[in-house]
Amino acid sequence: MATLKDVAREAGLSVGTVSRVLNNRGYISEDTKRSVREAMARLNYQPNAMARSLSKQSSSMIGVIVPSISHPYFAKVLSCLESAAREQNYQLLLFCSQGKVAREEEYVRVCVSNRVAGLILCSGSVETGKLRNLGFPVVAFERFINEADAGVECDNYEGGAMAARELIRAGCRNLMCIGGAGEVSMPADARRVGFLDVCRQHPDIEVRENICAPEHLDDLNYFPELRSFLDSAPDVDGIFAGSDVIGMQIMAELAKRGKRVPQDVKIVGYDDVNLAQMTNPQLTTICQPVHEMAQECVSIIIRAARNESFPARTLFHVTLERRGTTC
Amino acid sequence: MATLKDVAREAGLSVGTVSRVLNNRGYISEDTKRSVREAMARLNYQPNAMARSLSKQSSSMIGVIVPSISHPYFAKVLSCLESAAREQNYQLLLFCSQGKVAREEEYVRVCVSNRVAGLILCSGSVETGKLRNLGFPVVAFERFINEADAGVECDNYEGGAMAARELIRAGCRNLMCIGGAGEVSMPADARRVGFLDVCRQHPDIEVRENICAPEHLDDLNYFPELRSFLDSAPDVDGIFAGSDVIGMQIMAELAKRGKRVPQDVKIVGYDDVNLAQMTNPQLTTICQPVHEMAQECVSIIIRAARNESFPARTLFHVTLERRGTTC
DNA sequence: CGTGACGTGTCAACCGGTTGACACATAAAA
DNA sequence: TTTTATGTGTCAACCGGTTGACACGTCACG
Repeated sequence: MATLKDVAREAGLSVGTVSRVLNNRGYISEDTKRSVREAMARLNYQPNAMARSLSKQSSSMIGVIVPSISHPYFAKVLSCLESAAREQNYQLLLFCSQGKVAREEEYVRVCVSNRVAGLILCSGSVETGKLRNLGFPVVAFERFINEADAGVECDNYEGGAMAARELIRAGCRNLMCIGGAGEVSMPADARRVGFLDVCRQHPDIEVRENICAPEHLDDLNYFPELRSFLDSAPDVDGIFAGSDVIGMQIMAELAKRGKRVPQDVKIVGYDDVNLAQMTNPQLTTICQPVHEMAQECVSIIIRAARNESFPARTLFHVTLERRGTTC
Repeated sequence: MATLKDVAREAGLSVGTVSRVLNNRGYISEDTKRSVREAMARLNYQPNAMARSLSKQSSSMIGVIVPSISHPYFAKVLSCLESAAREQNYQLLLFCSQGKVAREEEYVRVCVSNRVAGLILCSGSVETGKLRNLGFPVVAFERFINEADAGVECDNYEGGAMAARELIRAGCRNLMCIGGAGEVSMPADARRVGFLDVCRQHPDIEVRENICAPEHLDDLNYFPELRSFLDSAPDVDGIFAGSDVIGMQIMAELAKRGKRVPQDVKIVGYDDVNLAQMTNPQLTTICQPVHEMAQECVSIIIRAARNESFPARTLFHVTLERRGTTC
């Protein structure tokens, strides 16, 4: 593996000059720049990022902790984070906590060890000061984390409210809200509140609420719970699902029971993941601007690295994607 | 951020001794070990992984390049790779190429820069010697890559054959094989060959084959193509889909056409991703032992780092998961 | 009493870069 | 003519660790 020294020798220059070319410091003639570039090409030189980070005291890696990778929502989030990071020449160090606090703490330590530029937490129950004074900013993605340096969220209350309005608009009178995993004290909990608030404004609307166990964020099998929810309310005609995965499983379960969607039951999901368009009918859902949210996370980390100020909390709007399950 | 020096001062020992404790070298008394550990705890010390990698000339990061993160198959692969890496105290550096060769090459350069311990390629069209002499092993995951140092694959031929046998067993006579994206010269192409070989052994079986465009690996919208495939063969009664995503979209399209699954048309998918169990009926599919494959990839990289030998090619068995679409 | 196995310390070199100080050119501008 | 901007080189220190050489103890064992 070629080093700076090799490049300098090859180009007939000093190490200092070559480093100047690489970092664009001081005065360098075009001729010199060219001969350095040619030497680098001949030797197939790639600067050692670790050595550079070490001496610059800053790295271009961003740690990301998600509770699950194969959950379509987090896959979507990761995908957007990767592209946002890439645009800024940052890399992603990926960790999956499976919702286990011990793992999260372990991963936070690994991030500290690797002196990442920042940490994006999409999973989070780490507590008791373990996120303070890490040497880099911690950004909470769709989570409430007191100790985080910044939070990037969506207007979940409005999302829930939109879902309620959509179901009511479509003629539903007997609603059910099925919360996603571990929503209590999470931003997603606001969805439920927004949904119920709108329902209460309509005296002729009946509404039930149910919440699924948090472990399903990982195993993605909501069926047993959904069956009991549906059993408990055979007359329901509109369902707000806390995620598209839940929405999709409701559709499968309703089909098995001979109920037609949207004629007998209408459904609104949440997240607008790709599978929302793979069902028949396609799933109406609330869409977060995940791409912009991801860019904001990366931007916050970069600003922090430059000692610039950044917002403590950023709230994005959500939108309704009206599809076949509410038409 | 505390350094080794700080720990040494805090413990009243020399830097050398502390380093010995950390690396378990030479003679160290239990008393010393304890006082070092206590000092580290007091200072909340985390060794600088970059400095360590730099001087040890080896890192604990593994680069992974996938064509798409939100494709359920790659999300599953990533999930397994993350857990396999974690078991061995390695970290994942995540890259998404979107099938673009330029990006793959860029990412390979970034991996070289970061002196990763190894690179796992789930995406791959990089060519012309760009993968040779990188300084670390390149492992191809379900890809044919000549320049890779190792390949980890599944018996795709057998997978295709199993799918054909399953459809025939279930009584289908008019089969169709719909290949996933960019299968030509990829291991997944063998699925098609295995499927067709079995079909040809049955003179009473009719079979058509179709292949989807490779860009759909990223956008996941196979509908337009699927519609034309189905239009071209209204009498088809058994379909082998190159992936569960394709299988699921076929189910949605058939439902729209009033065809019943499995009564009118039976379907076998591929990959056994989580959504295969979210449809109604659930999707029969061919399952790869992705977890074992991921562990093998990581194991190869670790063996290479230790200068141990490793297999150039590892082939895993696949299994049939019989579910509702073929019953 | 000599000889190892222990246990610890000092010191310096090294990994591959970055950075600042300083020297020494040459050429153009004041 | 002096000043200033430009271009390049040398040198050393530093980032935060690892590692080997070597010294100097204290034991226990033969």
